[in-house]
Amino acid sequence: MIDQRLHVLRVLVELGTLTEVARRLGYTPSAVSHQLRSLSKDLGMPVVEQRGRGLVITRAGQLLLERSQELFTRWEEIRGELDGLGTGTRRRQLRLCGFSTAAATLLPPTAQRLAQRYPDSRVTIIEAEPEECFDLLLAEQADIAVVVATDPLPPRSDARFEQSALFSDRLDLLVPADHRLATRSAASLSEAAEEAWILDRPGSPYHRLVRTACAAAGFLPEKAHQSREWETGAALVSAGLGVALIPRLARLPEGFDVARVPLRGDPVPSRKILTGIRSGSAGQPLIAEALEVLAEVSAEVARREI
Amino acid sequence: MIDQRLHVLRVLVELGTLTEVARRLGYTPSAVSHQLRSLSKDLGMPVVEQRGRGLVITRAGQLLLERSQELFTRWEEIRGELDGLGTGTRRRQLRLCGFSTAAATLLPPTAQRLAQRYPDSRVTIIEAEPEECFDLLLAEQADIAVVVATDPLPPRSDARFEQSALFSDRLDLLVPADHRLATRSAASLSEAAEEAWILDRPGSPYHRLVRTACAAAGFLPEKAHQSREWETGAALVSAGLGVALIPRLARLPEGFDVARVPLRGDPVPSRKILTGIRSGSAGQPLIAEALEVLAEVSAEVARREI
DNA sequence: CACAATTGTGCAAAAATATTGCATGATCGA
DNA sequence: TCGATCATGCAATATTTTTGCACAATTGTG
Repeated sequence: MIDQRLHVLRVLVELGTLTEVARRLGYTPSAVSHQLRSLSKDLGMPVVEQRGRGLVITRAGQLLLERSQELFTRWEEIRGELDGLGTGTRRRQLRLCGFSTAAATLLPPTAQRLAQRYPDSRVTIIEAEPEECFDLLLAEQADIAVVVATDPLPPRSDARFEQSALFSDRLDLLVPADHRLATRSAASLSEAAEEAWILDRPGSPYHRLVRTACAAAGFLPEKAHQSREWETGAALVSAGLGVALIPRLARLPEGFDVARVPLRGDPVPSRKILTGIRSGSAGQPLIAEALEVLAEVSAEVARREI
Repeated sequence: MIDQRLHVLRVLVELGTLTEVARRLGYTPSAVSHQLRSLSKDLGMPVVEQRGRGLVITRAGQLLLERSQELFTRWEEIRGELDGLGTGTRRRQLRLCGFSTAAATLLPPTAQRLAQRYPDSRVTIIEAEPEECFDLLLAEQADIAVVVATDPLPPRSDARFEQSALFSDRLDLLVPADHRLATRSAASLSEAAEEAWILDRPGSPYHRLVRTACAAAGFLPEKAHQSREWETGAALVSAGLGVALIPRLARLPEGFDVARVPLRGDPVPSRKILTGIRSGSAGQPLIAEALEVLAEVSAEVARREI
């Protein structure tokens, strides 16, 4: 309902290059270029200008975007009120996106339950990197994002989104099956201070998360190996090459000689899972319902996994 | 920037019939019909329904319009901020509309002065009935309306418009040149209580205005004749058939044997002239400037005419 | 320092949308 | 009952948007 070209400009600022916008929005670069020009023409002032081989938003474009954020938000709200009216067909399509673990653990039961309650709704799951999740929200290719709080995300105050805590995913210590801590029903993170550690790649969000958790427990983990996937990490641990921290939500394949040891501490080492939506869209019945179901599912999963 | 179809719906509510909307907006009825249908389809619920041979807005449509009024307002404000930025071409077209007297007296000097200050601006004057003026604002075919307060206007609280008092147009008593009051420098309205009165047609805004003024002076005017145009009224008065009340702003052709007698009283009999703009548009430099110039011109005219 | 990769633009052609013209059905008022 | 008014539907048409290249500018790499 808000001019499509404003939306394009918004995504441009998010993604940086016109080509990327075209890719994401399913247009050709020419089309995006033309839209921006046409917007500039209508406003009587350029909204972007060429800088090097890229585009840079002008002061006017920035002002336009800042001010029109409210338009986007209000429209989502109106959309919700309209749907809430009950008359006619409410939105029936819902697209959930989340990082891999969420997409595997939280999202399928949510989709299933929603499909039961609203047989005519079509729930889609999109697996995407946490950063990309917000791009997807903005590009209106997803309606709800489930992400890990530690990632480089838009700040909570970003007016384009509403973020809220979903639940806290506790971290377990993953040790070889014959490790001295393997049979313990719980351990403190500091007990593993002297171990060789298997971490994610330096600079990655999970790497930072683990280092932060260790720092809180009073030590710096000695990095022995790097792994990106839980499975690789488990294999390394299984081979006796070190220990690792693994979120409880992450399921491991069978057949590794490893033990998960729950951690205690205050606060308990954990990663925070958030939901994100476009500002204003919380009023749309299907989205509101989905957020509730997500919370239910999260609570159940958390209970089951303890 | 706000969806064109929302605008069409808005004008439909104002004008009542689809055909009228088409006429006003310069479309064919088919096009308007199609737009409304397409809007309904996108929202998943009908915004209008057929009732008799006309269209009636649905509950959903009403809600939509109420809520989206803020979108229209905000957009006008943003538009103004953008223009105020100075970069690029600001709005250069300005359309003033007003009822006949205003269009003849106030608007031309305003247009002239604006054209001097902003040589690249194109100022257009549209003469229209006061009621129609607001339709023109809504249909974005005029930017500023100058109307008489007494007419059946949208209430001051109508969120679609911002109205503000421009000035007070004093009413003079028009009497034959040989009338006992003709040479008086001022008179009280009650002194004409026993005269035969020349009024506008019953039910017309000006008829009501005059009756109200007389009522405030403590009498009911005895209606002798009816005239719609000032010129006709002056001719009747000139012929000795009665007296009339005429706004000072209204210029009369030469050659009538009549005298204008200023009225005193508390309050002085007068009609209030208002300006109206679309909500939010006050921030647009050209509109703001035009409102100022209008006030200047009004003040000068008022001073000159006293 | 040349070269390959990447980025945005421009323009004619193609595709998608919006609009018209006219025929039709429904309703209202005389 | 008839004529006037109103909205709709559909095929034809006009308009707008999008694509498909070819091209120019910039970056950074080997």
